[in-house]
Amino acid sequence: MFEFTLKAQDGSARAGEFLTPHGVLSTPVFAPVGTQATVKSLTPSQLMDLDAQLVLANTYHLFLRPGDELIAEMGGLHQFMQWPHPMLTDSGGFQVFSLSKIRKIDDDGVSFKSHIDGAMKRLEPETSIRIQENLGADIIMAFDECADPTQEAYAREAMQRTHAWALRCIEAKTRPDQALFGIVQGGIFPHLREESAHFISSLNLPGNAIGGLSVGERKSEMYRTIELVNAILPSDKPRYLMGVGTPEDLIEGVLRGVDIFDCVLPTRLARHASAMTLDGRLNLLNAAFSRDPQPIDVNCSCYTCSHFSRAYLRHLLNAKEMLAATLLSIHNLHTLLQLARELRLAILQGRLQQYASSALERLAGKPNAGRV
RNA sequence: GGAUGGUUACCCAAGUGGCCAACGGGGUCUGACUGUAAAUCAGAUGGCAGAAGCCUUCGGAGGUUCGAAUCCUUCACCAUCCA
Repeated sequence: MFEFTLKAQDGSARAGEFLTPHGVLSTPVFAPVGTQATVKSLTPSQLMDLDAQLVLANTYHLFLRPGDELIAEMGGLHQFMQWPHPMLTDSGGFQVFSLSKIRKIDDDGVSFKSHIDGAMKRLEPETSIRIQENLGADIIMAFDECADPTQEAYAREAMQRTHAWALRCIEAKTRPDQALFGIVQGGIFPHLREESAHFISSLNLPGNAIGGLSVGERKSEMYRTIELVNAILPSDKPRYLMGVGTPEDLIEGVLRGVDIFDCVLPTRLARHASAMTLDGRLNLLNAAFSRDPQPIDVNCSCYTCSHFSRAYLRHLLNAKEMLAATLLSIHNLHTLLQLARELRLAILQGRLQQYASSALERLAGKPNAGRV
């Protein structure tokens, strides 16, 4: 169980296979995010049509509602949401960052004021593991503290707590059919990241993650940090870059040895009218598309692009029809899933540098390009 | 034919002498979004500049006033009621 096999390497990049109780992950892999036990606007069958391999769900949100015990009673997360393939649960560590206004941290854990009803809720390493065991994902995450990456004193403190909590997570874990991944923190500070990468590596967990990135730091700092951390993390274990999500970041991450990614970006952008392409983003609400008969991307083979015009999608968005979110989510996820597959193929065929540099060149200077 | 109420920017609508280029919605336009408090959020929306500023507006015309979307006269149109 949880065997990681490297099939090929190209520079620092790797193509691998990670065996889990619910199937094999072919890496590099991108995981759509389904925070509340659903990838917003999509059915599991639509996700399967997209060949999504891994879906992420969230400890904090499911703990609050409907409750991890209820999900356990209903047969676990896979059964509950009818996703038969591998799943990963985040520990709630990201909510320490994203809900920073309504929480209080101490060395033992974090107290949250529920964003749903205001009730005080407590998350500690042991609680997070207990909840994740009730949920039953294949990969579970250590409870960490995701901090503002640019303040050194705080980054150090958060890193130290993350390390202490990782040990407690290991201690608390009981289920053998779940792989616990540790999380490297340390902000944008090389010495902290090095220290953290060494510590997390020493725990000898079945996989390791890089957290605390793409939360406001510069791109160059993020790439440098990935590089530095991956030079230390063991190469025979999967490396998971948490919360990363643009096409260029996927490419840059893979080039630096990342195997697993997840991000809300494709599905969130979809609901906000943005289409992701390998030539930049399109805001489909722009008036310029009102009579545009073309698909989002003529080179895209997704269901949305093979059936619908930009004009139709713009109409759906404009009319606030639910189908807009679905069709754009299908397209955006397809873009990232397909990119991950192409990166894997390029690694297997030993032509990653060439593939990556031409793709990055296409994207250069237009991370959010409005028009194509 | 008479009475009353009404006519404000793309639409609805507030404003009843100076703080009004004019509240607030809607619509429209533009932007943002990276381990989801996000089908969300932000800005713009008379014209020209687009910092300051200048010009043209509140059904039409005329008037009162230092000053009018706001007061008066008149015309047009709309609504309701009475003949």
